[in-house]
Amino acid sequence: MSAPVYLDVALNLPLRREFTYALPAGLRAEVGNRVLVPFRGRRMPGVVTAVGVACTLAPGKVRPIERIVDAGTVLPPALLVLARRIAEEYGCSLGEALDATLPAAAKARGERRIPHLELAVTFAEAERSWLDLEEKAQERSRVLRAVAEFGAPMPVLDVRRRTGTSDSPWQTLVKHGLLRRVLVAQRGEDLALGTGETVVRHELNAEQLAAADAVRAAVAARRHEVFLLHGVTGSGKTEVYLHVLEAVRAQGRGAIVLVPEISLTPQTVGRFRARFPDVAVLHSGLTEAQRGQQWRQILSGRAQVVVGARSALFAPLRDLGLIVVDEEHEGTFKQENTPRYHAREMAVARGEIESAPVILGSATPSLESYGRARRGAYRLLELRQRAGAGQLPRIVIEDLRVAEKPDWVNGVPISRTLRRLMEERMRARDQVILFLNRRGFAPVLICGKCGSTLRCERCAVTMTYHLRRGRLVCHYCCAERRRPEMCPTCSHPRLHELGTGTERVTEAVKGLFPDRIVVRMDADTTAARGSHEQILTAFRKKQIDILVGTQMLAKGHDFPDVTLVGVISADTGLFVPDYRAAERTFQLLSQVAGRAGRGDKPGIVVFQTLNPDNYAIQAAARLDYDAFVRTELGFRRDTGYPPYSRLVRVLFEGLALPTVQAQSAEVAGTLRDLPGVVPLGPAPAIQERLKDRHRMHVLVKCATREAFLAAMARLATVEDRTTQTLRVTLDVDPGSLL
DNA sequence: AGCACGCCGACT
DNA sequence: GTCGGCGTGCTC
Repeated sequence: MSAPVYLDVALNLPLRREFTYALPAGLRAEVGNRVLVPFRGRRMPGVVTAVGVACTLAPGKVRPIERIVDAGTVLPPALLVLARRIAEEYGCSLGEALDATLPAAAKARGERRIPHLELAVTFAEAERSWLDLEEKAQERSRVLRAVAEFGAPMPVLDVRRRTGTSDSPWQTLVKHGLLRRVLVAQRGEDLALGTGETVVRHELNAEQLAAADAVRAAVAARRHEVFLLHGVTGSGKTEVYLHVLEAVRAQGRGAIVLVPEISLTPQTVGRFRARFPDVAVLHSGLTEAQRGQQWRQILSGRAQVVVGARSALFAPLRDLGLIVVDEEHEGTFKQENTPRYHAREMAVARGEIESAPVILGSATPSLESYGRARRGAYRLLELRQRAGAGQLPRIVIEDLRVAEKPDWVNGVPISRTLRRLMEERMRARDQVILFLNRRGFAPVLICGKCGSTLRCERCAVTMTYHLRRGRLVCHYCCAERRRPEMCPTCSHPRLHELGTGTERVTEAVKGLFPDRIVVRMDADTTAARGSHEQILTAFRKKQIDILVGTQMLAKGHDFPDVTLVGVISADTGLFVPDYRAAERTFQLLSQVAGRAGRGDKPGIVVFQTLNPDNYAIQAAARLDYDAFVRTELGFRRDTGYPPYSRLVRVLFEGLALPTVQAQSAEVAGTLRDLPGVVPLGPAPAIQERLKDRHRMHVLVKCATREAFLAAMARLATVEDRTTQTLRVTLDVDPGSLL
């Protein structure tokens, strides 16, 4: 009879330590095994992090593990190291970090069935009910309407997100027999290769070849090195990835290609599948069974190239030869809930752990990556020429400050230049995209007499006027109210619509071109299932002449007959109090500009602005990344923002302002004596009140790695300050300061 | 996180 | 007198 063996097990709980369990005689366990353990009277999944540890617990306290799950599919050691790194870097528990690295199938058993809501009555009856509920039960009314308009069973999570409500409104609706809760098996969309996809292997031009050679040398040497591939739109970055991947595959090694969720289309995947037979795809549309299957395929070595969004970073490849992060500047690589890791940063970490080179590719690299390239930590590879025949668009800046009366069309600034170009395009039967990153008709209703604005009662923001609905909507909490007849403050009858949203632009353009098809594409017109694709398809088929939309049409799609893109206001977002406002504006404008003239016809882009001299707008108009980055880096250096520091945000949210103030002040105080650490605030968050909750944050600038680690040590337990009345969140390298 | 324990305020 | 909101502590 030998001495009992003890294991350390990490659990997916916000507890920053592991728990010791006994291994029952006859069972064998190794580090990386997934196990089920008894915990507080319930069974919990966990991961073995150490075997053969000493047990210092009272003998009666330690319990045996229940069983080993899925033996044979052990988490590779590199991923355990990566999880440790995430826990340390982002201040979460090891168990939480490990949870992100595992496919859902390994955690739960069986096919997942997702709760959906569908109408239990006819659409007409539902409509009657939601109108009836509008006054007395606003949230229920919104929920009912959202489900009815979706036109199919709608996932409960989406219902909640779209309506900004909790569970109780829909539960009541179910109780009253208006909605039905149904379980729908998660549909596994297969991102199979699009049929008829012709795949040409392009020869590389000199620049591409130089870039590919540099990375291939690192691949051959099994050397970790980070390459920042800066290539203008159309310069053929993907072709470079593909050529390097060939070298990786020729060595019999595997690779991960991370793309933003939005780019993960059949076309994208098709490009990789056509060149490599063993591509696995990991994305959120897979069922858990499918994801588990992909995971095992990768683990067994049958799939060696993994293409996917954020979580594909954790693909359990045996011999990793390369990681590619495409569109590395995209904010969606930052996970917005625990573990709040940045996939780009952790891709670099994984490359380091596994001695694999990493390519970060972008037309507009993040300042963080570019800063490191400048410091020599990353190697900069530039593609300055367009690879194919496509030409760069011509970009004009229209100064709205000189715009006089005739340039305003029903309250929408449409300069003479833009109007003339639109008329030309309409005559030539070309298509036009108008871009404005703001939904609704007007963001503000203001009283013509006392100047007060209509604000959301629960959030510290103005409510946006939506014309079609005749209602005011809070864009943060989704609350709605009817447009009042008169000013609620002074009873003056005239309320002015201030500012412009996509709805107002659409109305104005319809007025200008009454015989043309003008369609709006934003979150409001794409609520119904499939409507997003419907609009894009109709546009591609030229059933739409002018498409007016938000951000959602800035990315990816190629429309060969679009020869004019007008940005109604390039200034939206330029002056939000976020240190990245200029960077975001530059990236967005660059991306929007890329929508024009993708075919063989030359394109024109018009940026309308009240700030024609602003460096971000100027640089975007000249397609001059270098100029932008030079100026922006100067500002960042002067103010000590990233990449010249590391930012940590501690957010405090609660109903009682004094508690929020006191707690945030106390936390800021604990950081004041650390060298290289500058706690800013506490200050009200940009959204200082949301759903009645007061929000304050402390932004911590950390000048060095040492300062960052010291600050994180102090902040290790801040989230434990969370109570029922106060929520505290720690966010390292925050993606947004809202 | 989730659950028990135990503390004070306001109700049948 | 109790019910219950809410802070505190603990989990192998």
